[in-house]
Amino acid sequence: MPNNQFKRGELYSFITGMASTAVARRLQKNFKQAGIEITIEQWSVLYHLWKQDGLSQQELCKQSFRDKPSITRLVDNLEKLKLVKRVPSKDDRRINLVYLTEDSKKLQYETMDMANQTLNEALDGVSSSDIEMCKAVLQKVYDNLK
Amino acid sequence: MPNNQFKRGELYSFITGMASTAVARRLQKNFKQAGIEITIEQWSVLYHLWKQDGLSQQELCKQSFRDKPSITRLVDNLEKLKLVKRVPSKDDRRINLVYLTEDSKKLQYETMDMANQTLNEALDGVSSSDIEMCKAVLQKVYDNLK
DNA sequence: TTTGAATAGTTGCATAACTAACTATATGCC
DNA sequence: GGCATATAGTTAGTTATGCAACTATTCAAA
Repeated sequence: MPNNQFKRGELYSFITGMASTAVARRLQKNFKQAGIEITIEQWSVLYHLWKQDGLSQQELCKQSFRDKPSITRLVDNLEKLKLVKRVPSKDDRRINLVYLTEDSKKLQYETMDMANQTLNEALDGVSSSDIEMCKAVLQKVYDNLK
Repeated sequence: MPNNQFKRGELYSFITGMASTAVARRLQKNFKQAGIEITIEQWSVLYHLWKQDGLSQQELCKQSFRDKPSITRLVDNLEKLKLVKRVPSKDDRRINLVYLTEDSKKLQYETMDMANQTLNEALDGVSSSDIEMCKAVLQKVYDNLK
């Protein structure tokens, strides 16, 4: 039995990612209390656009670890909310470039503050070296299954 | 700035739990390849029943970190698949006790093997002390937000 | 003993996920 | 040029999640 064998009783919470789910739920709740009517999933798409505006849907798939239909619908819903705009690429007509609107640019600082605050709350009492180690393990897990 | 402040570029993957999502997806794929037609979420409910049969829906909520409507519907679907059976409690008529069927008892060893194998694959190259530390961090995060 | 609060579970509505199958455009080889 | 293949994105169907509102049963205090 390899020394990294998981004990059965610990399987479930690892698989469901209860911790990250809890963070996402809390952040969602904080958004709602502040009157910000977007979902965490929509926010996570905006997050990548704040880093770099005008990404293609395909690039959003990669960066947000989602498949194409998921991004199609998230962008659909963000477009309905007038938070992004699809612009067909001139170089390649298959490609939609997704751009922020003025409304969504305004959302950035308020929601990023809230997200940082929520994460700090979540990580209260956890040392930064433990956080680093934890992130490294999660990345390794992700890479192992790629 | 507290020493456990998250850097912005790392927010997203933590919040979405990409690692645990990847494990769940892989296990789902393995089930499918083996001709086992249940979802990971359904499996996770069975998992708790294998540990202790005859739990109430409320107890399933707590153990699987889900809310009541989610458990109601998972049990609905498991019942359609004839993998569990609701039995009203004699002591308290509000309570449904959820019992495994012969079919789902048979699923246990095959799927647990698959789950352990998938986790070992996911954790390849990660030391057991790192796994312990990682689990401790995730538990702490969960508790911080409770 | 009755009334009000708490608990167990269900239902409806909106959003999101995965798979598979589809359209449209681009690329590359003959 | 023309056809096969790859790539970008959409659509359809099923399942799952979160929230809010609901019913039914139990419990506890006036």
